Amino acid sequence: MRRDVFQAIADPTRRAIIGLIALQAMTPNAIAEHFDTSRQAVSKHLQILTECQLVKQEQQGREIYYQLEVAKMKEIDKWLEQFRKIWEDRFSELDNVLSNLKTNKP
Amino acid sequence: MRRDVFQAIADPTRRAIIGLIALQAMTPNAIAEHFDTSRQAVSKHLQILTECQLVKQEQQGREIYYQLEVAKMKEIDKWLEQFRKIWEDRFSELDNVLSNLKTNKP
DNA sequence: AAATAACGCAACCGATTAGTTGCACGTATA
DNA sequence: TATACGTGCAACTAATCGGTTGCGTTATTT
Repeated sequence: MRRDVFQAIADPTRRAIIGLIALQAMTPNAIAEHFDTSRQAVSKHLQILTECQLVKQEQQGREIYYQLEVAKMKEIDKWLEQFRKIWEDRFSELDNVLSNLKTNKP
Repeated sequence: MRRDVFQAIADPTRRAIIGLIALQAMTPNAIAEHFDTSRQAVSKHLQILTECQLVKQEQQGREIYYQLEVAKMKEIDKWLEQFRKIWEDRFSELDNVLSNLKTNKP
């Protein structure tokens, strides 16, 4: 199965997990407590997130801590880049229109 | 069906369509020519993109031009915001480490 | 007016998804 | 050493996805 970052963040539960572990690493059990779903389901989500390297594991005894690989999130940011230019252009156009209206005032 | 922006951009074909119509509006037929898939399939993608307001239509005779609603893309950007803070912090931390190494050089 | 073009919509289909339950395996604890 | 805990993995299931084909509608062309 080919996984990419965009498919990974498509699921709302997965986005919630990402938000949870963004600041501090957590175990699957701890994560599952935040949702009304089984630990196994969370485990599956973590597996998918791992497959596209959005998450890294760190074993600590019998517990496994999962942490967000923040750098990987930049991939989404990178894709957005092209559109950011466009929407900034749109707004600067608007700015121009507005300032023209201003300066052309009698 | 509840659609959200994240599910919309999960599909690679859909991302390609978004990229195509970002700069200029296009008809379903014109879009379909860029992919090896049927017009109807493209039409379905456009429907999904419309459902979550990532795209707007403009009828012109018997043709319908689809254009990207760039502003809606900001929703993704907005979600990324929280993580952008984190990854910038990570990098400024790294910067600190590096500059400390520098200044502590004999 | 008849033929053609551009399109949306519905029905169908195989593949994938997110979830469940049940188990096996290593690690801590008594 | 026996028991409980934390976890991953496999099998199963209902729902959804992305695609196709066929058809109806509206607008242009001849």
